[in-house]
Amino acid sequence: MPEGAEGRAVDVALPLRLGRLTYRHRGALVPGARVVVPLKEKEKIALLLGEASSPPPDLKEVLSLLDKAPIVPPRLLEFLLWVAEFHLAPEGEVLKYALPASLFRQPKKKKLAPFEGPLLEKPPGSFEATLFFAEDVEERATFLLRKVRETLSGGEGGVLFLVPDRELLNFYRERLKDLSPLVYTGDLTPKKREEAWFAVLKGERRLVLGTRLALFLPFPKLDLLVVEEEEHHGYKQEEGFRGHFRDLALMRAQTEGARLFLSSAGPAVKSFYLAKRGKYHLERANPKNVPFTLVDLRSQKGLLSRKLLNRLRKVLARSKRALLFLNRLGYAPVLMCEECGHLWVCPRCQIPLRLLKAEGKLRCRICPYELKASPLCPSCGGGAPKPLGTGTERLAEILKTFFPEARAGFYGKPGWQEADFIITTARIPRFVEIPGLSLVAVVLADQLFTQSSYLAAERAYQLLKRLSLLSVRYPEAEFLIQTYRPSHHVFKGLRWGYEAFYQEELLFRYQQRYPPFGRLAELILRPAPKILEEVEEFSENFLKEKGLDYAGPLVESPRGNPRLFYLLRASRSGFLQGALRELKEALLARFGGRVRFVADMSPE
DNA sequence: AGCACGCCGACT
DNA sequence: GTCGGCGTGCTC
Repeated sequence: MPEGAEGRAVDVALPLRLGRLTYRHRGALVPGARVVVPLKEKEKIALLLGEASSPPPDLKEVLSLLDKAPIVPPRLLEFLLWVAEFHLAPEGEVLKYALPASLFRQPKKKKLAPFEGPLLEKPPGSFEATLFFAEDVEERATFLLRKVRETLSGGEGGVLFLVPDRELLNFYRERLKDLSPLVYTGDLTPKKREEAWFAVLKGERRLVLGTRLALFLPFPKLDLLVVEEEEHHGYKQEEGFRGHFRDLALMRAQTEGARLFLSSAGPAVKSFYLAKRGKYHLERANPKNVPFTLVDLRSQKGLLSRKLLNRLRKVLARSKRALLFLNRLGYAPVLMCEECGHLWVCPRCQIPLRLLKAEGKLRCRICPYELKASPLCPSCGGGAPKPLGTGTERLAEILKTFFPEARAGFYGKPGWQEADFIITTARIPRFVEIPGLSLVAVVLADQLFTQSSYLAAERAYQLLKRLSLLSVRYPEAEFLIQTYRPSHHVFKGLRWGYEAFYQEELLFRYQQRYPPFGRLAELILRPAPKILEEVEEFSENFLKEKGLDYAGPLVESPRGNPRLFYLLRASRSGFLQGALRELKEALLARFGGRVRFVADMSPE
């Protein structure tokens, strides 16, 4: 609609799980500025996106234009809209996550402060991406900090340094102290987030250290974007729109014309592949291969091999300490009746309940369901429930039988710092100090390979690598791994270097058509309970007709609210995108708002 | 976000 | 019987 006495039709978005809405607007067209609009008899603050492409009739009017200049610069707005489109998410959903909530709230007493501008946005620089691969975090820090300093002193644009978690944030906060970075994380108060937003927008702060949502800050110009530990799953967002911020960072760097550094201790196979294919420059520090002892459990009985028992004996004899890694909580993952074969399962999720002996409970590992452990079988009334498999709790019990004099503790639980044997799951910090550590033992590596994600091997490699590097920090420490599959390529990687692992893993990905050779998407549908069967039939028909390769649906119904999960696979990403978009529209046409549609374009 | 509608547990 | 809990559907 052209501008005239009636004004023009414009699209706006509110920070809600809601797509764009269209209004009539007589004022100036300032995309990225806030406007006040009527919504259901109330006044709301929204973000002006731009002119509407196909305006419906009977529009309400924009009440006023709030800001003189955009609070979201044009390139950032373009990026945000792309993020929404890419994830098949409503614009408002992305907005809600990206911008401080306080920017859309009417202050209680005083009048709302408009942003006066001016808009400082500068022309983009030239995009360039590098994968920097160094096992040692100190080595990465040195390299990355040099890049940060060079960029800050060499240009006028901003530097954004992303970390995946709190621990690494603290590490880099310390290293960057003299450059006094703006620290931006999800747990800042809305007011603090707003202050930070404007400080960046006005060019007052050029260096930001933050977690993933800092990726949306409004730099007038961005020169350098660092994604430290790009392989870390902390970059994967699982609520709201589902996205991978490593991949989003690539897109942001492209739209901003920034230099991107993906920094890694053991790259995601996908990242290394892209680097090998020339999409990124590759900078590889000298590999650090840590010697280790591999124990073949097939020739042993029980979980504690002779070798491990010997080493533990030695640890005790020399008054040293051991870290025992077992990635399984509780006493046993499965409880079964030996008389009738009854299996204790979660009534909601239909998966075996885990036995927590000390608490006297059985608990589901997916949902919060729990059950008091009873000595009798509910099925046959017999008294022979048998725990199958070994968790950390049972490991402590077994250790006690071999070493009655030793103190065993669980990492993070009271008393662990005095323990001779420290038992831990994967949740072990990077920078943990364990004085006197002389053995790091992985009790059962196989659990790492059997996790259902296609990334299982990659994650196993990364975790074992991290443990190996932990062990070298203690000069006398030995690194020992027990497994039933000693020929697994993860061990080749640990012995000969990442590349040895990568070669074989890439072959597996190729054969199974997993990324980087195919694209996966997870589709999550949440129909109203009544129409569950109808929706299931409709979506399956659709997927079949489209010729999509899919698995599912997996149906879960926590508290009677059904969710359908499908895993889709295709060789071309455009095909998946298009099909999902069509399905979304078809579902909307058929069922209206009674089905919620969520697409995860990078499921793990 | 708010506001309205709708279906299952304790009560003046 | 009803009051009201939250789950969910809608907003140009």
